[in-house]
Amino acid sequence: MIRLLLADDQALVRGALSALLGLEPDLEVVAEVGSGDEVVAAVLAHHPDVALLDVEMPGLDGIAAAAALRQAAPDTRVLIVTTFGRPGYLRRALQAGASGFVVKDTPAAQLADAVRRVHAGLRVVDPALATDSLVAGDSPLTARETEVLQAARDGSPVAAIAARLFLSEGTVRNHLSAAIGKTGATNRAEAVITAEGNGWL
Amino acid sequence: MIRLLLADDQALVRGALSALLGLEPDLEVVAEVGSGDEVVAAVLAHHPDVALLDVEMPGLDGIAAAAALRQAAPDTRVLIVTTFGRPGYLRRALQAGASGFVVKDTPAAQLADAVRRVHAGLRVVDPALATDSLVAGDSPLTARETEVLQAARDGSPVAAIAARLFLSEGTVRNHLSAAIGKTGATNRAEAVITAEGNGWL
DNA sequence: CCCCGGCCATGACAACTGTCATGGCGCAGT
DNA sequence: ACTGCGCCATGACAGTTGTCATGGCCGGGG
Repeated sequence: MIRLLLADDQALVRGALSALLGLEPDLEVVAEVGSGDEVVAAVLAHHPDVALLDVEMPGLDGIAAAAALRQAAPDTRVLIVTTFGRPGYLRRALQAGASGFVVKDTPAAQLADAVRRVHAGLRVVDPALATDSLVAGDSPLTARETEVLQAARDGSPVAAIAARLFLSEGTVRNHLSAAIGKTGATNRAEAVITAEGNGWL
Repeated sequence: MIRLLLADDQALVRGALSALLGLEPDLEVVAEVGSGDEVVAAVLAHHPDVALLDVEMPGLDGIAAAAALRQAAPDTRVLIVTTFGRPGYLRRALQAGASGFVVKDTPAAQLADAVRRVHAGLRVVDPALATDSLVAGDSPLTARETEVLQAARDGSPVAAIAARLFLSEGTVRNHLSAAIGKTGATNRAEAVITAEGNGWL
């Protein structure tokens, strides 16, 4: 019997995945949580063999939760299940100690298998996504550039970003300019979009 | 036996929902499709009683598919199941003839009930979302303004938008300015974000 | 009929944005 | 010690954006 924990902020999806996996005779969902913050506590309480974590969650995201689990419960293996197959997500997930990475448009029949493989100590990675991750490469953005781009996501003008980050407006413009150049964009908005698409934010 | 059709582009979610609903003794999933374009054909082929449609799908979105179903198979009731509880989505879904509207963070246990209610001819609408929809009101944007804002989503400069829409740059700026004013934004990017959040695009 | 509102356009102005050159500070690697 | 690089800052310039006034064209409602 493989014991599972599910973490996904969408209750309906969480419940549905639970139903799906519950159909398998050798799988058993022992805990469900709706935010990344609850993951560690739930794992310590229920000792699942495998934790299925969504990336997009309130509080700690799935990748951060995976990293926290590596510390708190190294025996629990992590399978990331996410909507977006962004190259940067995969890379960061693996660095955080995840054993598998599955996108939500893989066929439902394959999920149970992925869980079993992860439980058996194997790595599970969508091959198409892995190659994407290779070609896209690691984020070229420095820490500050990333931070400034994040602050620019909501369309704030330079002045607001500068105030929020306690920087001068000129510095913000420089970082943005660098980010625009590195992302191949011509534009702040474009830079945000491509950085997000690559999982760099 | 209530016969169901599921439409969701994420195969894993689709399969999981199928498993969840399949647990109910009085429900039966008779068809699953992964895009809005396939909905009408699948409904005509399998005659489900209720169609569960996701809004975000390639091809026809769930709302457009609901409208198409009203024409092609008026006996099949539509329950929209979506990630985003955007006021405009709800309004447009109801106008398109949907009988119910459920957000993906409602508890899994309630979905089957929602299906039964819809099948019984009742309307199912999240009350919190309904009030949101009332306060947010209908889109204040004119057709052109909407179109221009859509074209601005990817961060294109005015010149590119003008070229794509065969308008003069000045006109595009005027429409954008109007949209910015109506959305309460100070900014093109902000205007895009709030318009999207309200389901106006 | 006349007026209002949506739509298109032009032109002008102020504000914001993106780029570049330049310089200082600190930290790592050679 | 020197070099390279990230980070912060300033100032200047050209290009883009947002606003406003103005005007023409059309269709619907009073």
